Amino acid sequence: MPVSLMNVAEVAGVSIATASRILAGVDYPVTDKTRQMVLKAAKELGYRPNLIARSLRLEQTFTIGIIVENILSPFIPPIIRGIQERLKQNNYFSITLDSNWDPAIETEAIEHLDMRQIDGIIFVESYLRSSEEVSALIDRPHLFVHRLFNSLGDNSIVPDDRYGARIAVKHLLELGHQRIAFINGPENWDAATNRLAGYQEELAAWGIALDPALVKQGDWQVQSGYAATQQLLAVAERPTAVFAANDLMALGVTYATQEAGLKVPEDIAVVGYDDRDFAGFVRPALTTVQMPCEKMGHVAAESLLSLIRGEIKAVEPTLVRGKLVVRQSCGANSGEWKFEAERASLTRRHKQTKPLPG
Amino acid sequence: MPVSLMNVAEVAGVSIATASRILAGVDYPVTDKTRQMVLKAAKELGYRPNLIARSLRLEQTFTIGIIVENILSPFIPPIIRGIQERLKQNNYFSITLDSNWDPAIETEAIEHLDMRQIDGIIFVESYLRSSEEVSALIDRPHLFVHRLFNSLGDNSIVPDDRYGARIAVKHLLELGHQRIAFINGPENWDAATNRLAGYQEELAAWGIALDPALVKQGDWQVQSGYAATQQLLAVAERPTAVFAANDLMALGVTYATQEAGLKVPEDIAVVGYDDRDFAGFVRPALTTVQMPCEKMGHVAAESLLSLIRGEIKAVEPTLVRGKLVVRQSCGANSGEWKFEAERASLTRRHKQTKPLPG
DNA sequence: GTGAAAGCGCTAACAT
DNA sequence: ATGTTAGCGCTTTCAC
Repeated sequence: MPVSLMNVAEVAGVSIATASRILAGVDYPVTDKTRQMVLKAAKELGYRPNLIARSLRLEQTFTIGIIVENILSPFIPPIIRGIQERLKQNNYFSITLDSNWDPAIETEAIEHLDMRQIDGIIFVESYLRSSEEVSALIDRPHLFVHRLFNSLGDNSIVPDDRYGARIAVKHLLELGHQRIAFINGPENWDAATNRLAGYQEELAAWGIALDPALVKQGDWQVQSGYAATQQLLAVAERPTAVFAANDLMALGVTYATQEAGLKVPEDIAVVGYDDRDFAGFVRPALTTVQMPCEKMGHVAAESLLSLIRGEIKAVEPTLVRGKLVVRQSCGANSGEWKFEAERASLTRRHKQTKPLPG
Repeated sequence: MPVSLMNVAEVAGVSIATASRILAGVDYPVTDKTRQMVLKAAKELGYRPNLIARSLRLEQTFTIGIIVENILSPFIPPIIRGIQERLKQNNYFSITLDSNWDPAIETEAIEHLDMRQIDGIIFVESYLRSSEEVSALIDRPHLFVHRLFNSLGDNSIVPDDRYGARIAVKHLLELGHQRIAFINGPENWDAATNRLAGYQEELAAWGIALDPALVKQGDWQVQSGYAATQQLLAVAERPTAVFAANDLMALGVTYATQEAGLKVPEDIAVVGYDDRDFAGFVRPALTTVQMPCEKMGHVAAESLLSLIRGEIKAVEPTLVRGKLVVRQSCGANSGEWKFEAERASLTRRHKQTKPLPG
């Protein structure tokens, strides 16, 4: 029933070798007449090459594996998309497996991908103990995209959190704020360490002494930003701005501020981190630093392809920067605010209209 | 370099056939001694079967394709996860392609998956014109998960939006509301049609006449819920509750209400639809109807597997129900409110601690 | 109970 | 310029 190369060759009246040479798109001298016949036969028969057979023969699948920490994490889909965009440009494909933050599942995923003969792997946060442990499990090109535990090792792509924190703080300083509080994530996370460093550096660059009373630690969740802010508002000389190490805690800052009868951004300016999807449609809309997910995906895919092609031996540690997205909560925008439309929304695509389903 | 079945057979001192029979897990009479030798050899050599070769031979890949409308759409990852959970239980895997709402890309995706010899396809919203058009492109088992254009055809899994709207309205009625407004999505979307029907049915069931002045149409975005609410607040006998056909518009309802100097839920109760991730951490936290993404994924995967195994000829149209999630905006909960932690957050997994990266 | 060998569909080295 | 054929790694029929 399925059409094979042999069928095409028969119909075209040539050998399967000739048919293959023409249809596989390899540059090989063929008469124009033969080419036409083969192409015609293939088209008529609706020939679709069997990629499984091709892969077995070529010992190359043009497919990479992506192991993600958890597909429900909001950062994962844009990273996947970034990866796939670049893969597509290079006629590569991906198969995504979910480790669910579990090293045992991650190990199984690696083994499965290896059995599938994938050409390489991108880990979007690995929960194995070290890159050596990973190398022991898989003898194919691979690299890491680290968002939270982003110590800058070899073969790793990480966000430039230090830079991100600096531009956030810089923005507040430029708006005239002098007492800028910082609510960080748990200290053993690299992302928290780096964001704190950026905060400190930027203050120092402006000659502003760091007031330890203005630095609090949360757990990345709304509630912790809320609680930290209640403490900050009780500080003798109250901060006029709060930089939260993620958008969730920034929401908490807003709620605590409002509950205290103060206004955001008039009394307290707020800047978050991540640029989560809701940042554009909460009120006040959140000024925040982008987590450059798609960009990291681009870099990861390009680097892995270079690795696969043998153009490079290892990927140099790469820092990827996100921009500051200025909305309402920092006070830089005044006047009426139009809420943003959802990023990935069909209603934004005016070209497309879904016809009646059949 | 890579270990093949031949290597294992050699080391074990048996034929390839015997090694295969033992390692492929087929039930076949073998001496226990031989079995041990083969198993030992495989383990020592670190044998990993080549799934490409196996697939070619078996003409089955134990892999299905998932074509999603857009991986950045917030509903897609949980559907994928639901699908993958069930696949995993059956030793099946998936490869996900993104059509980006484009029928041309979707067609390419189908062709690619066919060439990969996948065993079936799940379409998570198809943008091709009809299921006949899809059938003409692919001769393998397939079915559809429709969220928005969810007319209930054969081989389709859709959310029960009529039911969802009914339980939302019922909840408000039980709280004593009589004038319940409804802000719907654009009328040509099946989801909007069904939610409107549910709204009407539930009101009718309670003997409450439908007041056309209380039914508005938005475009699913925050801004439209905001604008619609401004109109609703100007209605002579103002509604005491608003049911918005999605969470985004429900946010808009809240903003317009607050801007008019009224409070949610005290003056206006609000219920949304979808249970988006932010529903638990906006303030007031949104009472809303779940879009049963994971459940739809489960049903889709199970159904496709039945189709593949030939246990059924076609999937009966299936409606999947979501529950009402009661939070703050409807007024049913009073007192202090703890913000929810993010659903997919590593910080919630206390068992897991990431050791120092290597 | 075990082995030899065919063959899945394809590409490429080697003829011609 | 085209054809013949080996072989990628595996499963399974058929023989013993």
